[in-house]
Amino acid sequence: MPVARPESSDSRVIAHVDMDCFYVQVEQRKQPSLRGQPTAVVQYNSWQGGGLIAVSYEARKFGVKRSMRGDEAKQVCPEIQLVQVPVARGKADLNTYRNAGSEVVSILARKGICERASIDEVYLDLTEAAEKMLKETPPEKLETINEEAAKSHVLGIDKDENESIKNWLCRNDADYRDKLLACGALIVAELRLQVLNGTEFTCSAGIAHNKMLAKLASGMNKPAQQTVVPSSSVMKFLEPLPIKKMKQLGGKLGTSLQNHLGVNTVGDLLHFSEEKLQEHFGINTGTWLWNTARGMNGEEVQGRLLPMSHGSGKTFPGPRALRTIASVEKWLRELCDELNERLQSDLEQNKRIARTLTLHASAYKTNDTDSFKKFPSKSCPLRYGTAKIQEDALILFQVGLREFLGYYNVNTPTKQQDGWGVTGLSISASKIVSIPSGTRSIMNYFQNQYETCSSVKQLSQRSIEDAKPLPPLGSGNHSTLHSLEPEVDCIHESKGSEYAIPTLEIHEEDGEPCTVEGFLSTSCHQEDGFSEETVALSFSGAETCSRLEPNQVDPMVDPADEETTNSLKSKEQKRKPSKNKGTSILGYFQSRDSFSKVTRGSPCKESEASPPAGTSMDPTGQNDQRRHAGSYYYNINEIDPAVVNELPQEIQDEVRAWLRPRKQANTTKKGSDITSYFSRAKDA
DNA sequence: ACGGATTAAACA
DNA sequence: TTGTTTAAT
Repeated sequence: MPVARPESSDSRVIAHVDMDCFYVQVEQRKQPSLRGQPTAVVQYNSWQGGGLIAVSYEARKFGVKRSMRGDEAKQVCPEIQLVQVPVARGKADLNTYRNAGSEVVSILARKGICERASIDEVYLDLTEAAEKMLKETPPEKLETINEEAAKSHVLGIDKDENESIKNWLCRNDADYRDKLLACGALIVAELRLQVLNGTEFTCSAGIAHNKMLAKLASGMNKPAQQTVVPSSSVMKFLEPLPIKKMKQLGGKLGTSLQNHLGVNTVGDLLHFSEEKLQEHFGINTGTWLWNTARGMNGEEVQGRLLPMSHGSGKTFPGPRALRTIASVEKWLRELCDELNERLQSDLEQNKRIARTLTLHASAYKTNDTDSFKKFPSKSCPLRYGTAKIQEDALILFQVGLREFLGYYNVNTPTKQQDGWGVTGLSISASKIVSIPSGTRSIMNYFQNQYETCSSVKQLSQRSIEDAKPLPPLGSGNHSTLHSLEPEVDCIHESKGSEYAIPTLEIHEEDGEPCTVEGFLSTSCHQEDGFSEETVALSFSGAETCSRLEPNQVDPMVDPADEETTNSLKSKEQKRKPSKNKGTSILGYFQSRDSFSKVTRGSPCKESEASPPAGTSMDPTGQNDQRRHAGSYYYNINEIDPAVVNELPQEIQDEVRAWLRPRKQANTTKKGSDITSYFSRAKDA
């Protein structure tokens, strides 16, 4: 898996920032009385007190560990405060943590290149900022050093020695690379303070010349501290380290290193030649291992502030396994509903759309020989709108199920459980692309809607042909059956051919409910006439959608109506911490406690409705996913202006800007982007 | 077949 | 490309 990258003889300044017991901190911010107490976040209180997923440092002193059950935790630490993960749609809902993570990212992204590595971790490439600082305001001429930076740990430097850290940071005769790291340390200290001020969260960080070392360092002194790894101390630092602690070696690869080569520490690994390692682990992994042992790692910090996929899943362990299609369908609906909500906000906030829908499941088979088969994952193009996602997800499941059970299951309609049970379900949306230029993406977007409808069907169609129809799998006759009907092919075979924008018509069904942008339904007229299919897009308002949906599944077992997706973003617009006094983390808390309640200063709109982390328009740091789009051409004159009104609001704006005569181009960045897109598309 | 829910990335 | 596998938090 690990792949060696050509590494630049490294003078980069890389930081890894890791939030301290993040979920706990999120809960403590929400409920400040928990601060300073042994606390853990737990999900699913039902069985043995639920499973811990985050543990405060106070609780760790008692030996409480992640992956303990709530009950165990109580035993070793009776005082422990257990906070439950929010539940929505019958499952854990991690959105509050995701959003909190975005708050952090949006602060950290202010300096350098920022990569959101997980919900609570970030990599930063601060090389440029460090170089600049070194040139303009080198630490050696600073008279005061950031207090927090002065508290850094520097590997190889004795912390107890007087002023030694300060001295190291400001050393005049230091190695150039060390000076850069020193600047990095100052910058990171500053950023960590900004994070604290902006979010009330503490974090720890590692500063080094590459990602691997930075990551190792960030974990060395927690919580709320930072650690620098000068090049000169890398070897001594790495040598005694158990390989299993290294990223990527925590699993099977690390184990096989131990078992086959007797390698237990990084130092042990040094004794093997690159060739030898390549023999054992392949060319790429071999080289990667060889480099890793020497503290070398060329991986770059990806400029990516937003996740590349969204998923929603749930496990149904043991006795809770799902044994009927009806129950699978019910849960699938919940999962799809959540996924839809997240796709929705990604569209609104970041102007991104996902193009692939994937279903994963795990299941067992009873009374069958090969009961250890894996449930295959299936995917298809993603169509927006809850109902469509639900419909497609169910089809994907059914396709997977019949493959799982083995075809030729011309099964006698014993429609109940024939010895299978589903122990896990998850759906995810991937291949997310941003909508930079309205136009082209919109075309893709609509096109997607057609392609999809036939292509999912093709998938299930194929499996039907291959495998003689299953009896109406599960519950009765609805969507599924419909979707299996022969359908007209609406795909324009298009590679490079000329395109006209599909006509959009509105079904002005009675007034749209609140947030709904309008329900718009697209009809696609094939030139040959015969095929016409209507595709409905809904950008919000799941309920509306289901009502209007032409071939909508009518809720069969539908108990799922209990909870109207209120989901009104509970904006408990929490206080924004006062501008703090102390220049250190400790100082922050000290000053903070004294007047914590008083200063409910200006509402910070940041967390309100504003885009979280990687704010849409500026994908500066982001991987440029823009130019991937296939080649479609279209004529601006064919766009009926009236149609624009029916597009989702955020797309409307872009289209308008795009449609407008380009006289005053280049006013805004956005405008120029779009126009340039247009002209490019036009000449093409 | 209890460490759940997510994410990412490399490989076949 | 899709689907599978590994790994991490």
